[in-house]
Amino acid sequence: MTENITISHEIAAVLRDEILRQQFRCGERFPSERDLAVRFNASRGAVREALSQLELLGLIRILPGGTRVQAIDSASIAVLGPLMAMDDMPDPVLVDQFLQTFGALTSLTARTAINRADAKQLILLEEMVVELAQQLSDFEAMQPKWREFLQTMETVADNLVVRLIGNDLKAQFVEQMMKLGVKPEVEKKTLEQLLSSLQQSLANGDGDRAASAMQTHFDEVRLAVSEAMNSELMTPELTNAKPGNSKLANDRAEDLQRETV
Amino acid sequence: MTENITISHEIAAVLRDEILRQQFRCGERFPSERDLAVRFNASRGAVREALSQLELLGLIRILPGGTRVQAIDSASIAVLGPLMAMDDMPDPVLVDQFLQTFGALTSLTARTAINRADAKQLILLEEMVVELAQQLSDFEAMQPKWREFLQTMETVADNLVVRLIGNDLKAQFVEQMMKLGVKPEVEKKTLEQLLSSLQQSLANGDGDRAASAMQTHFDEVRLAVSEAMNSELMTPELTNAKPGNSKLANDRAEDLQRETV
DNA sequence: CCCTCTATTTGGTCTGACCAATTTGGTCTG
DNA sequence: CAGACCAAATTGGTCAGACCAAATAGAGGG
Repeated sequence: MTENITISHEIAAVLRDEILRQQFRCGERFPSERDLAVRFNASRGAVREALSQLELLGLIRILPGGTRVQAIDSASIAVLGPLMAMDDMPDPVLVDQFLQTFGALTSLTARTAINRADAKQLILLEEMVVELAQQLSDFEAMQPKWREFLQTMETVADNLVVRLIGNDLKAQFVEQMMKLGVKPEVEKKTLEQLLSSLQQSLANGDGDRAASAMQTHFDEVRLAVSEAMNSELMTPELTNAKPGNSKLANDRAEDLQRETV
Repeated sequence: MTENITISHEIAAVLRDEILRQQFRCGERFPSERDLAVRFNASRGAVREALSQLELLGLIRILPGGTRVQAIDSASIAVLGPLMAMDDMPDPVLVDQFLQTFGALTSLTARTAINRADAKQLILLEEMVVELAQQLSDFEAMQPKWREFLQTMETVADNLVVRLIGNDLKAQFVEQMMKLGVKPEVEKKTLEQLLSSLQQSLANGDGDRAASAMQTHFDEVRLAVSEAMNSELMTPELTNAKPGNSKLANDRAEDLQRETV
């Protein structure tokens, strides 16, 4: 949010989406800067800024003689958000993959956090878990606490790599899901299990156990989200319910990725 | 590689490093485009392209009235490579975090791959493991096979999110480590264990087991790399053996990240 | 049909200019 | 002296037009 709407950003967004929609074949020539400038009724400078961004996203490759389109597989994570936000209903496959990944990283965070935490931090975390357990029934109220807990764990684990990945992932995904109002219904029993496991892990300083509990929990969430998306999502416009797009994750086995020019 | 050396890229690289080296405090004003143009003896256009990239990296925030520096924590993963490549010896802490993360993702990949693989793919994977086991003693020769194996698993697992993250991570890290010639000495016994676990997992279609084996293995690798870096790395220039820089991952708890302007 | 050599295209960069929004600094007022 | 206020300087956003070097495409010759 607070996005600074700029011509170059707009151009970048449009072109990005076109590429993500596979309107260009990988390796194909991209329109020249001058052409794009005409098309968008903008100056070449603006276009160049846009292309500069697309290049950083790994979507195109700018080189003298002509710009070329790259395979989506070789793009940066930053394209995930747009990829999911493109259609009004994000690809369920992608969402699931997302949750899997997020789960794995959260699991790692939990493990590291518990293994690294000092006595004080352990107590703090434990308190948070207890607090969470008390609000088990109130999903809405629990949400922020849960996030806070995750964030605290992140801080304790203090893994910059995970945090950076988390930034991109969260920024692009969580927001998207929120906007769609997807509320996965996780069974209370499952949550109870998670919290109790966490509590014990914290008590024993058993990071591995916490990791595995977190893992299990995320698998449940994945299931719940999947169901929520399948049912609840027969919302207003289901006009363009393209079943495809999932193929984004499939085809295009190997490409001319490392063609040294 | 095959990088298209451009003024704007150079400028971006220089400024990026300066920001990563904390030469600007978070939130602080960034030099104006015109000033930068003078400093780099370049045109404003070139500078703008550079800034455009830095913005996408999440390092700065361009808005009318002035550009401001952002907290590293809120940057994109793409800064990890530069962050590690800055000093001639990458921060061991960062390397470890990197391996942890990579391990978690690889672990996930293994799990998914085995759970999703069809009969044919299972056989293929198993063959690869067997082949690997036969070359246990030849580290050099094994390396490419190992990579191939991982890549095949990635393909089978078919998780776009992981793949994209992997792109960034590999591109920025593996290369860096290679260049440094860090060769972790993992005990053969450990490798044997991993391979045998993998083999059985493949036979039983037990993804969880494979995941856990992979996890264990990466923990070993982390240890080995850590040792390798501590000893072997008393190479030529140890002039600037700044023990700091690790602090990058520590300080700066919370910042003015969500200041809505 | 292949190779070679131009003419064109394309990216890379610069200069200089104008607008609108923000910042800044000083002035005026209570 | 504090605070509101206004104007000038600064800063980003964008455009137009121009030149260079490298790469491409196409015509022509072998």
